[in-house]
Amino acid sequence: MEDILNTNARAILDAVQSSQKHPTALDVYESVRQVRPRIGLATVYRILHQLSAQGLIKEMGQASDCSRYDACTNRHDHAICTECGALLDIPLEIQLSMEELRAAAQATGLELGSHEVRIYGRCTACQTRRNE
Amino acid sequence: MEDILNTNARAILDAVQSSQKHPTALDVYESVRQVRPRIGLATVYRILHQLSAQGLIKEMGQASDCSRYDACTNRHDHAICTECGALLDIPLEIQLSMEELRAAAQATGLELGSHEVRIYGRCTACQTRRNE
DNA sequence: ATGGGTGCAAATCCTTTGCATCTGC
DNA sequence: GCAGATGCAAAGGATTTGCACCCAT
Repeated sequence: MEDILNTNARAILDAVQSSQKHPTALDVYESVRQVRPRIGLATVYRILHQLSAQGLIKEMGQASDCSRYDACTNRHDHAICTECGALLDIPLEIQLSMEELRAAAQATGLELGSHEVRIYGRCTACQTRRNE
Repeated sequence: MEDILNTNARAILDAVQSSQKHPTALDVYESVRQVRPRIGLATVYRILHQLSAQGLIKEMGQASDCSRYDACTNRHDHAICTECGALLDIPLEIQLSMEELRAAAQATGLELGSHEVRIYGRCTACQTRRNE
């Protein structure tokens, strides 16, 4: 089913999936460029949107300066640095009651799709930096 | 303690607090303009940053196109429309285990500040629109 | 007179769009 | 030859910055 993807799309999906972090469009662009040097940034944006519309990747609203993309489409939570905007996956599961989520969705009229927990604070790097 | 705020800051804080929704910088600008017609957009941005640095309001990463501000500084969760970017407060509390949050923070090295649950899906308006 | 706060305009950054070209069929 | 995909450059929108000015001290 993924054979729908053309060469560029495939390369971009690979780039997002192989990235250790949550790459920005520019990160993806630079990474893909090594494989397809003539690709344009606009194409990267176009294809990132398509992939996320198809659910193959997730676009996460801006935590700091610009959008980041996530290759991991199954549920997981995030830790976000309020100082530098770093975005980290939380490697363990935070329990949520499905009951409550459904109730929350109903209360707001939302047709429940996905959900996540976000924790905010200063990351290790920023803690060090501040204490200098 | 809030007397530190000058007239513009006070007007901006009021604007954010009296807004029913989560206003964008532009929303705030337009609202404040009715009281202080000569204020500039840049000043609004500058003061919004200050207020949020002081913890009097919260700046929430871009859910869709631009940053929104939240006057409610105590913990609450959000419902976000994946189609139009609407951002709604969830009027009920979703339980989270502090244990798990602390563990998550520790696992990522984050100095735990705040946290929120986000649920994503289509809002009522977008559900209607789609079914036309 | 001095310094911080402010308005205005220009600059910046991320993202999208227009359009002519290229590609595979 | 056509339709869709793409590169490039220009446009767009949000936010920031530079700078001269103004006000309160």
